[in-house]
Amino acid sequence: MAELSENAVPAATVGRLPYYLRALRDLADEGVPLTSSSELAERSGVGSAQLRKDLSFLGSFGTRGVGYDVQSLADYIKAALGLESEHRLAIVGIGNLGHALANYSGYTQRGFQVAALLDASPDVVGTEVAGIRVDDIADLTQVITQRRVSMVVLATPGGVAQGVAEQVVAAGVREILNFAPTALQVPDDVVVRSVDVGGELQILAFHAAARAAGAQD
Amino acid sequence: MAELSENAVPAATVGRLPYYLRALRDLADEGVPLTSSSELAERSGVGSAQLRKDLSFLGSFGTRGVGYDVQSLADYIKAALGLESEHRLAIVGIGNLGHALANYSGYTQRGFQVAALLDASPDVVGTEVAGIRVDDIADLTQVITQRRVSMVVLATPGGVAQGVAEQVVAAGVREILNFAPTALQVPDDVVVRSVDVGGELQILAFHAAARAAGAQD
DNA sequence: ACATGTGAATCCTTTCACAGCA
DNA sequence: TGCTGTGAAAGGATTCACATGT
Repeated sequence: MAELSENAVPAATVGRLPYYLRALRDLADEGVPLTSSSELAERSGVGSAQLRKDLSFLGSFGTRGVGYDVQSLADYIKAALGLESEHRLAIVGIGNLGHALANYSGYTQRGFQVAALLDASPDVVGTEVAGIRVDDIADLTQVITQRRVSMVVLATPGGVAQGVAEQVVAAGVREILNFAPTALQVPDDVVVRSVDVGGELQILAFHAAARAAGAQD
Repeated sequence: MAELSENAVPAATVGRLPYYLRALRDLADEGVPLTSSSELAERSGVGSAQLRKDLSFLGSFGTRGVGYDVQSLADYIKAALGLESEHRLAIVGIGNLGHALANYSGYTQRGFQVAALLDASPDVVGTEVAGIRVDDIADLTQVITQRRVSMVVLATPGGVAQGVAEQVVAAGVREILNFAPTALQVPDDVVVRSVDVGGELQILAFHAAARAAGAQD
């Protein structure tokens, strides 16, 4: 691994870039050509100093006294996120959630392409979901290789998630989005992002309880 | 505000408590009565020092030289998260994702109860999803009040999310789980957690691009 | 005059390392 | 001996405040 100037972007900043991109897209849709750190920050739900600091890690895109060009800033952020090249993904586990994710329309317009759907159940394999045939998970390695899948969305039951993840990694995938309620054990060079609906609700419950305890006083 | 011993729990710690709880449930299912900070940390995907530090904000539950009792630690964490009392939630927006969330089985076993489903489309209102009748979003305030809903899951299209959030807040809800790709503007005392699938994929794309840039060197 | 870009200060989080106790 | 619980140190992230450039 070589040290790169681009690699100096902090993780917390990377996590916010999608918000900025979304806000910029909205502004573009509204026909706004120019924006400011405070307007963009407001729409992204962060502070303006934070936004400027975040952008400073990518470079210097604004004009002092004026602001940012909406379109060109969006292009810079897209480039920083690696959204120039197409990313081909497979969804594994076509249950309720897998269905919903397959039908999610936000992929293609943003450089993501659903290249494969995989499931273990004979009832589902062979059917079409969102215009794509569901393949048997037994053929996982082959499908991933042949269709040049580089990212996998895991929507399987928790019990089998670790095993599937191992196959997926063995097939060469290095980016996984995990919806299963399991802490996946993967090699260091594999990036896993987990979305846990149950966990999010529990965090909200904590705040509800804290509020109740405070109000009692 | 009175005794803040509970309120001193850092946000980062709260965010990890659900992982610990999940790992403890797994251990209990396997019939393991006793565990250690390193075993529990391993299963939760964190470091053992971090786990011990996190638990120290809640109290002191282990036995030095021995470890933690699986069942009683789980009970303590549940209590800290406010999972003793039932939380009644409404899902707003019964599209692909709303369907999937309504059918998600992880709620009831964890103290959450789906008390209402709401949608705007005449095609959906009146149908049954997951055994619950879908009500008209026009009746939102009434439904929330009558069914004592305290949390809302927003699964609407982005365009209407802000408007719905405002109604939901006006109806007295203070905890929102937002799946719409929008930064909701809400009063300070309302807690919003956002899940953004598109954003997660973009973060993965960033790592893929960083890897590609590094390998080239 | 005005908004960006950025060092410096502050705050929060993680990690370390060991004292304390079964 | 072995593992917890916790001060202290280290490392990140956020916020401040202003110099900088248009």
